[in-house]
Amino acid sequence: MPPFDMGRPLRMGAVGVHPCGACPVRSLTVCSALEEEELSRLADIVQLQRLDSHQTIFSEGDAASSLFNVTAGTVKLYKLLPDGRRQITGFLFSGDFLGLSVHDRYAYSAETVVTTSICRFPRRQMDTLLEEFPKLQRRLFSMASTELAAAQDQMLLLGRKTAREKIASFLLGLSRRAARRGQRDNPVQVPMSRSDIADFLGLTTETVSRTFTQLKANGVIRLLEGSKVQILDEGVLTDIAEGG
Amino acid sequence: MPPFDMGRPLRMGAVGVHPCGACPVRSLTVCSALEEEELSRLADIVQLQRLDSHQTIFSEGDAASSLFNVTAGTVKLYKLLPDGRRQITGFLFSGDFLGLSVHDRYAYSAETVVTTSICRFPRRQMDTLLEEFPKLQRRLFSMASTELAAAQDQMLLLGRKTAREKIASFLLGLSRRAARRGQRDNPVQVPMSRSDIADFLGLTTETVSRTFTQLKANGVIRLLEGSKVQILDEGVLTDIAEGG
DNA sequence: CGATATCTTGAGGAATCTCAATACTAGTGG
DNA sequence: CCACTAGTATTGAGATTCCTCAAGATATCG
Repeated sequence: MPPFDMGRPLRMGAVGVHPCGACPVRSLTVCSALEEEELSRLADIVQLQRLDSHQTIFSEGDAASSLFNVTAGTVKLYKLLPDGRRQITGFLFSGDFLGLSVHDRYAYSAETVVTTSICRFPRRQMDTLLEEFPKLQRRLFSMASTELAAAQDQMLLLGRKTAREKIASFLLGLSRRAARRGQRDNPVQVPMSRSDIADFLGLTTETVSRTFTQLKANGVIRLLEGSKVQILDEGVLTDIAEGG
Repeated sequence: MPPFDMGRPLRMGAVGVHPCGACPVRSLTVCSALEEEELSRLADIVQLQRLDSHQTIFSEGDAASSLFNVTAGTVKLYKLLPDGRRQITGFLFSGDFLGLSVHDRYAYSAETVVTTSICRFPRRQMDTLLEEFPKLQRRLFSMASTELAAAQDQMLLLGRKTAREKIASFLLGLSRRAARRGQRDNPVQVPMSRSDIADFLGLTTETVSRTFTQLKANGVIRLLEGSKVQILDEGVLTDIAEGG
């Protein structure tokens, strides 16, 4: 069954005013590269989609038929080992894109964490626009470079940081990204489960939980209602994250 | 004989052949995107360099003034924590490029592992060529995408694989990349130290050494002279790498 | 308000790390 | 050509972090 059964795609180009022009997260996305006029070309091929939480967007190995932009919500990307061990390679929020592929196959699976809105760009048509608008191509390249840098940070975290340092880095990362999106950075929303956090940081849920408790006991953070975390001492948290 | 005599760019007008035209690893590199004519434009800005082993190419935080292509040898990329803990984020061989940056700073350090030849492209001039040759831009993007996929594989390895699985994956990866370069894939050259391998796999040198010994005892590999490793049973090694 | 999933806490165990000693290798100078 | 040195690799023993298994607490959702 196709992964897109759950939402109803709206083709927006047909409607008078295209949605991209009014997109609240445009400046964060790949679309920020384009002017009003070019933007309408994107709008012609985009499909907006609203997905419930825990819905698969695509799976590792699927034919990479689309690129996506997250406009609201949270998405996780992950890879699996044959025995079920899972590594979450990234969490995506509004403004982030996904769907880059090698050899026309997705190299990872993508799933919503909470109710999420995405823009879907069919790959073939997107390729045409990329040729037509070098600015778009450069913007995509720039975002891929940023992602690559983030991946290298995450390798440092996975290979060399302790559980405590991992959790501290994770919380700071969430907080900083929220700030960049213009969202509240403290207390910071932590929409994903302990199990997702564990699979992102190379830990178990139990260790994640214990480490949160420990940081709480140390007066560095507070766990609030609605899966929010308040950072009580950002300096200390930063020191912890860096191994201080 | 090394592919090029190093020191300064060769003039191509005089002989009618520029160094890029004769580059033995061109098909592997970013340069494969270009035709003879365009290639000469690249050749105009390239500087060839030959470096001894354990030489720094650039350091994390340096102004990102150049892009590089490895044409021979081995390079390691790494990040450090303030207390000296190190994560090697990748090893590069002939054909691989390095030097992508975010905010005009290198996000990692680069150092030769053995005697190595590189092509250096000043960033400003490279940017001009990228605008002029969209093919080059696309090729760079494609290579960055491939690198991103490799980074995700490495995250899975770092976060979720055992020491044994890590070493098996590492050896298979080296072997496959050697094959892609048209080099001998079995026995495979392992030019980096145990300590480098450890910092790449998120282990200690002792654990790397013990795991090699263990795989040897199991009859899966043999350690040969000249830092080569013979894979005796690729099927078994693959199974181990995947957690089988 | 009860059912179910998620989260937290506890106790014991295992993989890997740390510290230490020994063996090997490659390069250097006699 | 060999002996010496310095670096690198291997092996060993004990420590430690994190994991596994298990139970209880809390939150979420119909």
